[in-house]
Amino acid sequence: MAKNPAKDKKILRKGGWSAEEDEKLIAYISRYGIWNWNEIPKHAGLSRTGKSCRLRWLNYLRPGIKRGNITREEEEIIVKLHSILGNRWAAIAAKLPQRTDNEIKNYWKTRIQRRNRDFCSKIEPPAESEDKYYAAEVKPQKNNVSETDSSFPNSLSQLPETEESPDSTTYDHLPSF
DNA sequence: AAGACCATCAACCGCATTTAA
DNA sequence: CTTAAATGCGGTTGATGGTCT
Repeated sequence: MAKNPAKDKKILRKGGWSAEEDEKLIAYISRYGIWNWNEIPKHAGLSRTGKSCRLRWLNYLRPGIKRGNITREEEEIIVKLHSILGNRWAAIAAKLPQRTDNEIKNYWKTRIQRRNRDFCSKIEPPAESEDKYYAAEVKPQKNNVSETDSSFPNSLSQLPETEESPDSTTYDHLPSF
């Protein structure tokens, strides 16, 4: 033990992020970019793991991110991609550049999966009925948005062709890294 | 009105993969 | 080539707010 551990090792914070922490992380990344997640919190004055900072940035602070109010069109895309890709949330998120894998995963688990399960437990579904059920479904939520929207994409061919470039357009204000 | 229950979402954890030394 | 560190991913948990009884 060459070093004084109490001095060397700050207590790392866990749990929810404060506005002040958010500001620090945004300010640091805006100025210096992302170069090493493990080092960033030290230099940014944050008592967080690099992992925690990365997650916060990717899922919440990243510019151009859109949270909440997943549209029916987006939901349609998620359902279709999930049927193709399975639980590969990052791959699904790559097709919806403004959405994070975490959000899509949460959305799937809490809304879509539950709905499918409820449906299956109530009614014996005819083999191909899930799509019909899905299409006919109207979310029983208060903040229903555009329920009458009938402009679903009919196929994956209408998805944006953004295989691997989710955010390249949103970092304009940052240094290149 | 109040407590129980449920749904949602942010964040953590562990493991796998990739990269650098 | 090997090993360790860094990063990425998916599953899971815990806090919170809303709804139900």
